[in-house]
Amino acid sequence: MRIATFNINGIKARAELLLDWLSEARPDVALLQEIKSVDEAFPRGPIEDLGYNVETHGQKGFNGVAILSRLPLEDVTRGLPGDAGDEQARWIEATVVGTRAVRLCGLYLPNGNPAPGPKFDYKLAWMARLQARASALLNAEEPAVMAGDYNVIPQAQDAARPEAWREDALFRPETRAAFRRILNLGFTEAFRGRVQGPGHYSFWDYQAGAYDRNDGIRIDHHLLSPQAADLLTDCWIEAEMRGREKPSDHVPVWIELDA
DNA sequence: ATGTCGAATAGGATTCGA
Repeated sequence: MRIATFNINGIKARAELLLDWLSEARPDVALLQEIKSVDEAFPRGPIEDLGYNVETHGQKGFNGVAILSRLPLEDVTRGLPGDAGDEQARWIEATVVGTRAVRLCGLYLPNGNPAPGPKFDYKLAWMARLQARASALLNAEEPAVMAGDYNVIPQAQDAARPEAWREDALFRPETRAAFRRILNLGFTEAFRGRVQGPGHYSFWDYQAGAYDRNDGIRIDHHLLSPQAADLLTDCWIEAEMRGREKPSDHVPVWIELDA
């Protein structure tokens, strides 16, 4: 089972790119972030025509997540537990059954800038709720994948110019500590389970020719429960997608599970 | 702040968020 996470930065602006990519790359599951669309406006028809089941959790203008799957999706839930008053669409879950059942969680973690400030407080509070959900998933002792745009640069080696991000909400010590608290529960960050060393990025800013200079950061991740980590056979970043016409500022990051 | 982009509002340029 090949699962890709992809922040598409607007489904209206990126529908053609998404359809081309689905046709060519044929992920079994695609977890999308920043669809920036209400559910009713999501182009589910053309995606279904390519053989995908579609589940969305959108809102007007910003945020929004979706799961596309060639296999049926079961037990779909929307919204990260822990704050009934949180109206931002950043979390969706579903179970997909291949040779094994896998619980899939698609997430768009808050950016948190400027930091410090209320947006950074929201980011850290959201990460605390994520930790609680992660802990509950561990207790189930089943394969679970939490994948998406984490807006977290885990280590200095995950940025081309780490010093430029030192004060940023994506790299501040509080952010990285909150990320490690989730890993320390027993989750495996799939890419670092497979690839070592610097120079691997999943996001390049549109400004200042960041992609041409390879001035990137690695912020799109798959976190695996122990039972999912047992099934991990590969993980890679589809960096070439950043060089296409009218690209997203993020690229797909893939895992392959023996499931 | 920026060698930028997408969406909303409004019916073009401005604002927000990233």
